[in-house]
Amino acid sequence: MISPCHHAESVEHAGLTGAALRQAIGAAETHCLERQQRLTAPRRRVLELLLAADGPQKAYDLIAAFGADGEPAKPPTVYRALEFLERLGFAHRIESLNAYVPCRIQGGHKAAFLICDCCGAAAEFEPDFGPQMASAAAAGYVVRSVTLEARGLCAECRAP
Amino acid sequence: MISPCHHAESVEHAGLTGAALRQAIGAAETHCLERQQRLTAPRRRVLELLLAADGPQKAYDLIAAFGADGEPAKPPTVYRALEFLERLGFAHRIESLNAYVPCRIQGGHKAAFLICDCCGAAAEFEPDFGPQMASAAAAGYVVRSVTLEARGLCAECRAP
DNA sequence: TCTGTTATGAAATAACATAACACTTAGTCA
DNA sequence: TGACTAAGTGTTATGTTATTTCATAACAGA
Repeated sequence: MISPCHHAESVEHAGLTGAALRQAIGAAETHCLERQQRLTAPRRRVLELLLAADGPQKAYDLIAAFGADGEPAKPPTVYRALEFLERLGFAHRIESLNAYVPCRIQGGHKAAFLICDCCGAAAEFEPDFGPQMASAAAAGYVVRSVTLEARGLCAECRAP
Repeated sequence: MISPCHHAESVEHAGLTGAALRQAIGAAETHCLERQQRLTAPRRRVLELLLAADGPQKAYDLIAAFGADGEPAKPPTVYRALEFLERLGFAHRIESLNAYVPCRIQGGHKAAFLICDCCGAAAEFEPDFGPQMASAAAAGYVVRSVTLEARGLCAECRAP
């Protein structure tokens, strides 16, 4: 989580634990098998950290938390895992925060985020890029991917 | 410009020179006066570099190019100027490139970009965030700013 | 002139990310 | 089974991007 505000306590925790966490990891495992990809130990570990976290995680948070014994990972280990997880759609990078979140919308290829500047929460939603794609087409662009990040205040932080 | 491709030559140069450049700086000066803000020397210099460039500029490009004599600026000098220029709407940061462009749409508070992964050009357009704002409102968010960056290929690079 | 405020200069360092290379493992095919 | 290949990992080092901190300068208003 990134600099939690005084509302952070009251915001429901998004991090998975116990059975829910194991179940999510299991689903990722299955998904990998289907796609002939390997959810190796470091990849699994990084996914686990993302899923268990209450908000966007910075790369160096993950690096620090990597070893169960408190031993940090080497940066490339985590960055490679993140790249893999993004490629398979298990995680997203939030550009405006330099941070990562697990994908909350299964099957969603497009992603967009509502980011609370107060509590740091990042809510993923399925965007409708209709109007923007029309603009792009009009300009002759072929769009391959779109990043949309809206900054503001979440419902909890708006009403203190 | 960021890693220009072989199409870069044929793409029309966006950078301002001579009278057009002076005119743009003059307009910024006026705009500052109206808002009781000061377009000081470093701010003016960074704006000039952005306006004269053919594409998105990295902060350290600006730092290197800052001094007329080839003397680089100190990083905070440029970062502060960029912050000012963004605040007044004279420049935008492109998150997915870690780079900056001058604002091409006068009076535009919202910004969105079509970024060509081939030639590095970044075209600004005026987005219609209707559908996304509806999603945000439904989730109880108050949105303060939105970043939209579409990556793909521009018309020139698409047709080689 | 004094004072509060805004902006700049400079040094150091923090934060974020990748290159390069040696080594290991998993798959596969003769 | 053993050689080959591709993918993945571990490690060192380095590159890139951004901020903190403290000192100083410029300006506006009392």
